[in-house]
Amino acid sequence: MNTDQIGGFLHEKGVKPSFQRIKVYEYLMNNKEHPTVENIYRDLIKEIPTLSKTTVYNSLNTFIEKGVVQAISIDGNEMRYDLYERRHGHFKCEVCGRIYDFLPPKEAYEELEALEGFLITDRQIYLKGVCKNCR
Amino acid sequence: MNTDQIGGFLHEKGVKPSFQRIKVYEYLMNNKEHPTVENIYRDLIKEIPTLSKTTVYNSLNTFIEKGVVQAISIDGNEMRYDLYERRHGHFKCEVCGRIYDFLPPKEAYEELEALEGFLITDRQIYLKGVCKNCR
DNA sequence: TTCTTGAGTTGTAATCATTACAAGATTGGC
DNA sequence: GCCAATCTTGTAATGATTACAACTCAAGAA
Repeated sequence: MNTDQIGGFLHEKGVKPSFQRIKVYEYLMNNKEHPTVENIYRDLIKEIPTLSKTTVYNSLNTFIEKGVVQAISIDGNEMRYDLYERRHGHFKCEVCGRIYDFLPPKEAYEELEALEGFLITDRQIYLKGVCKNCR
Repeated sequence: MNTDQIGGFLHEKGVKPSFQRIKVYEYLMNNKEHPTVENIYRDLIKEIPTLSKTTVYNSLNTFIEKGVVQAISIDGNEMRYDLYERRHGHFKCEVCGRIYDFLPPKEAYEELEALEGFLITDRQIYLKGVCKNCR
């Protein structure tokens, strides 16, 4: 997706595609390592010297509201962000700190659909442990 | 469980059962609504006027290390705490803010056991939405 | 019993992510 | 081109959590 396509996509999703928002979204597209606000800010400010960290927060919160981005609160520290994709879980390695995506088996998610009388809008599956590289 | 029994249990788990720790653990036994540190502190200080909030943090972190308590980071705000029980998920109502326990179907968890080459030490399933009462 | 030592507790100060707020900039519709 | 609504920006405030150092306590040795 190029800039225009991202703009179109955001527009479709009900997000006014400002320059900053497009850049933040693009950043998430190109950086799948679950960046923090700090990560996003430090990198984007090279391109957009006037960027404010508040704008990064605002953009991300707008995205989350409109369902195009998901927030990952796998530990109690900073939030991490990821493009929204249905049905994918996160694994955090307690040694290197890296967060991996994984695709939980279909059954795991389907079983979570049914919760008597509750309306479910978001599902997160978090695993912690030690990753392949760190063992 | 009475005080002595809690003490014995903690000792078994490798936690030296101080007076404060026993009280914090007992609090979690009696308050299953996923209290915050603030909740615990505000209530326990009535019984233990010298209690420090740092002690609550210290106790909880010790418990977590020894695997007798789990931390719930379902949103980006404060941590919430719960006695450790294998295989139970948490649902947060976005309207009333309450956090419910639920028992995910056995399959959901069993499927999560297998993650090629990774050592898994903790699993959390978080759902969000609107609860029965708030719909 | 008294001493000693290590662990636990306490209070304050620091840290750090996030939000609040108000002023300035920008954009889209008329 | 103009206006109102919306975005962006920077700073200040908030609030959860940790760092740290002094103090207390419990248990074992002499």
